[in-house]
Amino acid sequence: MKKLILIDGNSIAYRAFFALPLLSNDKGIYTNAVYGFTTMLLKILEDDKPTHLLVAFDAGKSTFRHKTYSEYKGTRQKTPPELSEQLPFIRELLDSYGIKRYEAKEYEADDIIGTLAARAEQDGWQVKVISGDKDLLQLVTDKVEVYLTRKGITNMDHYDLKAIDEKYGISAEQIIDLKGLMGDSSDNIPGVPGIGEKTALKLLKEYGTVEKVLDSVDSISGKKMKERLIENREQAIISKKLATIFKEVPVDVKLEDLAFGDYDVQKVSSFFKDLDFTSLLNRLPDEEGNTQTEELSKIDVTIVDEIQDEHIVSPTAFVAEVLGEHYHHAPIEGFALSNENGTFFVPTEIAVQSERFVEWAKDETKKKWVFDAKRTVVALGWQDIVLEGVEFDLLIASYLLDPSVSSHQMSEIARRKGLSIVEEDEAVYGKGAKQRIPDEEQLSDHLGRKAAAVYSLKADIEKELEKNDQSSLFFELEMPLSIVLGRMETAGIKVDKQQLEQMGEDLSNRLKDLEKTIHEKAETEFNINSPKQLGEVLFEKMGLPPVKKTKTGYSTSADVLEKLAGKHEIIEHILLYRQLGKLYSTYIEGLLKVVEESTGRIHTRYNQALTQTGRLSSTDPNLQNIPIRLEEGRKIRKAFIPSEEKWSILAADYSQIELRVLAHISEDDGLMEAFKNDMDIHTKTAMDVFHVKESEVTSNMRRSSKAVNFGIVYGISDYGLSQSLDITRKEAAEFIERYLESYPKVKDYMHDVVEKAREDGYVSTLLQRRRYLPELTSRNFNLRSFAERTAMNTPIQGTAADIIKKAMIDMADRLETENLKSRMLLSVHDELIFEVPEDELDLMQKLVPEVMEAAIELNVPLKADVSVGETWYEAK
DNA sequence: CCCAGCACGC
DNA sequence: GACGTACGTGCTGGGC
Repeated sequence: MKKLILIDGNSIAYRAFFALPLLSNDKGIYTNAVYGFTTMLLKILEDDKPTHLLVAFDAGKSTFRHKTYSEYKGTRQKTPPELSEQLPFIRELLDSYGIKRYEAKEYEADDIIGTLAARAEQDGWQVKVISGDKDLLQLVTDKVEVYLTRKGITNMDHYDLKAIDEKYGISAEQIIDLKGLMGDSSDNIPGVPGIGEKTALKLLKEYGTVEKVLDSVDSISGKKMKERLIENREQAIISKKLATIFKEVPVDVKLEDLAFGDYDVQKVSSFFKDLDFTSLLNRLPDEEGNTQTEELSKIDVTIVDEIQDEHIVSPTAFVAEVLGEHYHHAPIEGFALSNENGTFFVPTEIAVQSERFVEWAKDETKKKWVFDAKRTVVALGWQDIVLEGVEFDLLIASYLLDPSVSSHQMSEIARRKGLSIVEEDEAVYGKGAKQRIPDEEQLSDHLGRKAAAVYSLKADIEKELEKNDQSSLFFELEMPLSIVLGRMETAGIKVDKQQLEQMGEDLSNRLKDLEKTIHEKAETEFNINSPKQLGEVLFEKMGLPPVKKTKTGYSTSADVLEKLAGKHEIIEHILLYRQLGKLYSTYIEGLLKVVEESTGRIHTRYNQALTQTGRLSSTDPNLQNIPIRLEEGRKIRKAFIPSEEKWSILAADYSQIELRVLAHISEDDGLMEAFKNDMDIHTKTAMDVFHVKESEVTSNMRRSSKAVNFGIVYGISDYGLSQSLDITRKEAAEFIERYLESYPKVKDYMHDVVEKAREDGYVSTLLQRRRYLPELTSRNFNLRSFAERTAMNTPIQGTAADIIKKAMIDMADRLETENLKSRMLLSVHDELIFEVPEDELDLMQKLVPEVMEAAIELNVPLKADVSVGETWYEAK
């Protein structure tokens, strides 16, 4: 069966251009449209395996349609030059693949495609049409299918006769009638004013075609509609004509000429290299004609029964495999080493008992390259093996190059760099309850591949970091930080289990009482923890007015319940039940579950390669959301205590670090002045926004100002601000505007940072952390606005993250060089927690804020407040 | 096992 | 006008 694919070249290039950020290669040539086009093409070649292929292009401005209607496409914006200049490269791409392309004077790509589709159908071929333009749907028959790009470009919606019927309830031929009635603003096809898609479909389902609708105009109900149809009769007929694809273009190629087959892989490969499409190289067939993605290339792994010098030269890529997320106290399944002498697998017992290996591990002059340094160091640490000299971490490098990548799994990273040698962990070990260790042969192969991948990717990745100006960020900040974090995780924080248990008992009793009260007041027994049941009881049985709905039913969230608080006394009990229930399940039971039996400590894990902004996150347990706002919850902190007698907990937090960063980046005079004089920033904001003296600032003004400052820091929208202040969206928007008028350079910054990000495709922090924001060029308002707010906010939040990370490294250094016994335990975004022996208390109270404030020099001072206590609760 | 709804922190 | 809106983690219920 002959399989012909017809691609609407201009349409796909256009889609690709807007779907991707404005990438360019190192010669300064824009490549996003070419790249997008290429990935789409590769996907078609891989998935569909067409026998024949053609890409049609529009030829110039004037077409036969302009003779019918001179305004045709009159409203269309000029093609951006950044896109036009990429079209020759798309042609070059097609030529190097030996793919036919075609354009014809006076005709559009649609017409060429329509003509060829009709010819091929007549010969009994199967035809697929690829475009971003819905007009093409009129070509669908039982032999011709149309694929329309959806989000991005490799996602496509598939239309056959059935799909069109399901979506529109009309046939493919009626698509032109649909356009005739509703028009098409992008092509400036007028249609009948006042008739949109809904009405047009209704009319067509009843009468069939534009002509029949117009002829039956008398029987159509609605005076207005009748008038419109009569008045615009000619226009409707012209619109239909414009929308009709012309299927008799004198295309002077034969179908057989479109055959797609062998092509010069070298040519395509050098084209990819020229444009910097290195990640696509591995999707080309190798010398034997195999596509590399389908098969892992071979690798030699030697299983060793005794560590020799050749295994542990410097540098060596090193894998210590620990299964699953939890690497504290976890067994090591095996080791792999890869270096200039080859790739080796070492069973765990052999390595840990080898003096040579242990010595090598702790020798910092012997450089190690790893994937996930922290996991490796911590896992070895629990085996009493010290690992020093970790020079390169592929995980962190990948995260810095692009934090948005959804999986920083080694297999994924390697594949993106064109190295298809590592299998998915899940494929090797299985997942969930079915997880298992494979036999030594398979295990050694898998680990060997990992080590080999790290070894061979290191140079490339390092070069990329260098190109992005991220070398210092990587080598001087994130790499040392991973070691510091590993030490903090290993140290853990001591927990007073009895304290937690006592609080748990109190809470549990109160919850039981509350449950009883609530059931009595509701006059029914139900599960209060089930939003579904709670909603039914409140809004159906008890008849309270529903405030908000969710996808699945009534919303029972706290802000909704608070609005109902006056209506029934049951509400306050439910709110309290929720609050205490949260404390009990997440913080009492949750924390007790993760206390390490042998040490009485909690060892959280920080994820250093996750957040889009550069912050850390904390899991198992999350120690970054221990309650503090409400006193009831804050008491949980009483359970966090020093691990040694007579020691203290010391907490130090940055004051307004994000707003100080904003003052620094924007260089706004008002904001800088506020921090140079160490003013209360929310009061100062109220003074500036409301134009009053300090003494005239009311608590309400301060509260609103605080909310705006909060919004600035977290990049919320006018909608978000309106929610938090319970005002209208318009009022919130005005308030934000007043804020920006008060701080003109902040306003400039907000504008400039978005503009620059649109050009570059990404935003950066002070220390060159990056976040790519492809959605800045989205045509979807919501996606675009979100990306714009992100562009404003990420440099602020990310720079704050840079600063505290730097402070952590500096503190760790000082503790070591000054031989202090104090330990750094936790990091909570803008706060550091230590445990401190009595004799270092005075010193540390000075040293910690001093180091934090000096971490990075800004053009406003940094400020850190410090406090100490017997528990985390008292250190406030 | 996965999703939705909710709630905690910065 | 665009209908969904800071970043995370973790709990429960409820469906498969």
